[in-house]
Amino acid sequence: MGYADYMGHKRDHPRSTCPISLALEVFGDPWTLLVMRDALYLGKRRFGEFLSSGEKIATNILANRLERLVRRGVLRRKPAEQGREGPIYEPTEKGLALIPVLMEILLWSERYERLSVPPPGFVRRIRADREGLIKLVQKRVRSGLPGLG
Amino acid sequence: MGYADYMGHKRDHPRSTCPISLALEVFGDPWTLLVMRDALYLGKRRFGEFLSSGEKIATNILANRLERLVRRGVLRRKPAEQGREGPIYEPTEKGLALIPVLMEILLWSERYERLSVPPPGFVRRIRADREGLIKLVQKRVRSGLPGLG
DNA sequence: CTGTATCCTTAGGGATACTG
DNA sequence: CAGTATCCCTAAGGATACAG
Repeated sequence: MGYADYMGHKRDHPRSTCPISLALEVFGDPWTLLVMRDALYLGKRRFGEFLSSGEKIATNILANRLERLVRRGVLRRKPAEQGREGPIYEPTEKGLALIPVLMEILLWSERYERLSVPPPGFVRRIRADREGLIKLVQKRVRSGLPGLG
Repeated sequence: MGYADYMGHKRDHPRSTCPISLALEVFGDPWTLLVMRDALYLGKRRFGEFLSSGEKIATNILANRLERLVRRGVLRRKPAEQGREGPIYEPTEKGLALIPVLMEILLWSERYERLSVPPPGFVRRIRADREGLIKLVQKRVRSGLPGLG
């Protein structure tokens, strides 16, 4: 431990009840969404897999982020079983629901940030998800962008 | 100054060329997207307006984020003219393109984070944007989610 | 292989005072 | 009003060693 529940320093309660602010207290840091990228788009599930990403996250940071994501209900930790190597981390429904967020970030970055070169397997995986994503977006459009009622 | 160009510590170059990672080096912190929320959804333009948000950002942090957002082409700074009070910060096209990102974050948070209560004027402004947003999303769906070709 | 633990450094950040 | 400048402190993070 040693980390606060919320991300801004010196607080143990949310800064405000604004939904954007609340979301940032879950993933408003340089690492959390990279872990979710690995989980959602690269199919990673195990500690060592997350650790091996190109951005070279440190073990203590990774452990902290995994623990927080589990505590916040974004990932679910399944303990090791006999015959299997170790525990795995897999997205919950709340975690899967971050796919559209990552998608919009991806589109923004591809369009406006030079240097953008997705990691191996990334674009392929996203293409595979495309149909599901389009359906999800269409459904959201049909229902008039829920959540704003 | 005193802040590095990129957000993870001790680096002056991107961690990787992954679009998600690159985007996080622009807004992968607890404050930047709040500034953009204020600019895009609450119509704030001036230093004092950003300063007065419910989350109580400090002046040095705000100055740093505004400077970085300008440097990264997300905001544009227009100097004070005679007759007007002071400089204003307004979104560039790149900045406006963050609206869908914030929208997805909002939908995720409203759905999965308890406590979610948007600040005054927020929902109203988003409702006003709804038509434009739906059009934008529909267009994106029609063209098959560009950026992944 | 999956983490803890530890050491160390620094950037991030809160508070406040101050300046053009 | 729009920031700088300072002080001070802590959490975040990098590196490495080590334990079950």
